[in-house]
Amino acid sequence: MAQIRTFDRRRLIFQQDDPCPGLFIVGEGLVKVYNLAAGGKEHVLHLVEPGGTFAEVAAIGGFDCPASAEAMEPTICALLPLEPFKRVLAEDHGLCLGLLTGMAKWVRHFVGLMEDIVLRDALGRVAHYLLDTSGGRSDQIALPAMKKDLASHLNLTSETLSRTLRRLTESDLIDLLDGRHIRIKDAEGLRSVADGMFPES
Amino acid sequence: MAQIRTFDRRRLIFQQDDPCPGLFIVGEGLVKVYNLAAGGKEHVLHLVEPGGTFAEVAAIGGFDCPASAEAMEPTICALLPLEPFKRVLAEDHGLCLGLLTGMAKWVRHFVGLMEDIVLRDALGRVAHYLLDTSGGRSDQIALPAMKKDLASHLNLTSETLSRTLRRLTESDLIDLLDGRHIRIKDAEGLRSVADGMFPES
DNA sequence: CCGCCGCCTTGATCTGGATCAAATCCCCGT
DNA sequence: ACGGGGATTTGATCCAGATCAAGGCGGCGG
Repeated sequence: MAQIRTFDRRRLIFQQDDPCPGLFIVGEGLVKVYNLAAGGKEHVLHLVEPGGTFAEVAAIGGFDCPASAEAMEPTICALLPLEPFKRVLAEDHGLCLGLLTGMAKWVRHFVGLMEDIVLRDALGRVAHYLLDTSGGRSDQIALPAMKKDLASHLNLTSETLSRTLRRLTESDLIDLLDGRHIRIKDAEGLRSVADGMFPES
Repeated sequence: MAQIRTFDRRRLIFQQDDPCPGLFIVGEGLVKVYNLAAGGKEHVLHLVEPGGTFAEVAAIGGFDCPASAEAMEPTICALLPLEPFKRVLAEDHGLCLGLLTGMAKWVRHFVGLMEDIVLRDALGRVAHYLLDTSGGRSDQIALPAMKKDLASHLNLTSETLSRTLRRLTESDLIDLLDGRHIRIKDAEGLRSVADGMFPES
C-alpha cells in the first residue's frame, strides 16, 4: 500500500504550503523538518531519524504542509499516500487510538522544546538537550546532525553553541570526544545547569 | 457524566506535574495555561475562552500535566474525569477521529506560535498576533486578557508590548481605542510588517 | 597525497529587547 | 467621591546572544 521513495543528500522532500503528500516513515538516512523566515533565517523543528515519521500532522488534519523537509543524508522513506491512509484510519479504531496517543506524546515533546526556547538561557538549553538526548541510558551521545542544525533547533547560532559546549567542558560537566560525540561526565551537575544554576568553575 | 466546577478569579486549577484530572471544557470565564521557569519567569501557552478545552493532551496521552492552569476571571468549567473519558474514547470511533483532527489543528496553531517566537521580531509578532486575532472578520479587536499576559504569550515583556503597540499606532497601522480594544486601520500594511518589512513612518 | 570547500572555533563588536525606575492610569471596594 | 494597589506607559541603562571577521580543521574528489 505504501510507496518507497529515495532522496539524495540535500534533496528537498516538500516545501511549506505544498499540499500534504501523505505520511512519511524514515527507513534510512536523516530528514530535517524546518521553517524559513522572511529574511532567510531557518528554524529546525525536528530531525527525523530512522523509525521516525513526519508530515503526520498535516496528513491527519487535512491541511497543507506547515513546514519544509529536506534529506540531510541519502535517505529512504516509505510514503503512505493521503487517500489510503485516510481510508485505513476511518476503519481501524485501534490505529486511530494509537495515533492519538502518539500525537499526544509528540505534542508534549514539542511543548518541552517551546519551554526550552522561551524559559531557558543558552547554557540551560544545551544542558537540557544533552540530558534528553542521552536519555539517561548511556553517558555517550552521538549528535544526530551538523552542529549548525542542532544550534538552529535550539534557536541558537552555531557560534553560541560552540562557545556553550566549551563552557560546559571547562566546567568538567562533559567531554568533547570528537566533532560528533560527547560524553557526559557529570549528569548531576548538568541537570542543575539545565535548571538554571550557574556552573561552578 | 461530567462534573461542573467553578473557580474564583486567580484560583489555581492544576499545577505542572499534577496527575491529569481529565478533560476541561470552559463554559464561562477565562483560563490561563502557562509554564514557570526556575527563576520565576512565566510563559503563557494558551488563553482558553468559553467553548475551548484544556488538559486534552495529557488526558489522551496519559501523562501528568505539562503545564499549570489558573482562572483569570470567575470561571465555570465542565470536567470530564479521566476514566469515563478513556472508556468513551475506547468505544466511540467517531469521537476518536474528531479528537485526532482537533489535535492536529491545535498542533498546527502551536507550530505557528513557535514560528512567531523564533522567526519574527517584536514588531512582526505583535502585527501577526493582531491579524490572527481579528481573523480578517472585523477590524475591531477585543484583547482577551491583560496586556502582561498577552506579552508573555508572545514572549515579550509588557514594556516591549506597550512600546510596540505605540510604534504601530504612530505608523497609522492601528488605533488604540481603549486599554482593551484595538482597531486595525491598515491590514495590508500590518501584513507587510508581520512579514518582516519595516513600517514606513 | 594534495587542494579545496564548507564546517567549526575563536575573538571583537553591536543591538534588540530585558531590566530597572518612575510617573500615571484605572478599576474596585469602601 | 475617595483611596489604594495593581496595570500600563515611558524613559534610561544593561546584557545575552547575534553578527561580523578571521583562522583552523577535516573530509572528499581527483
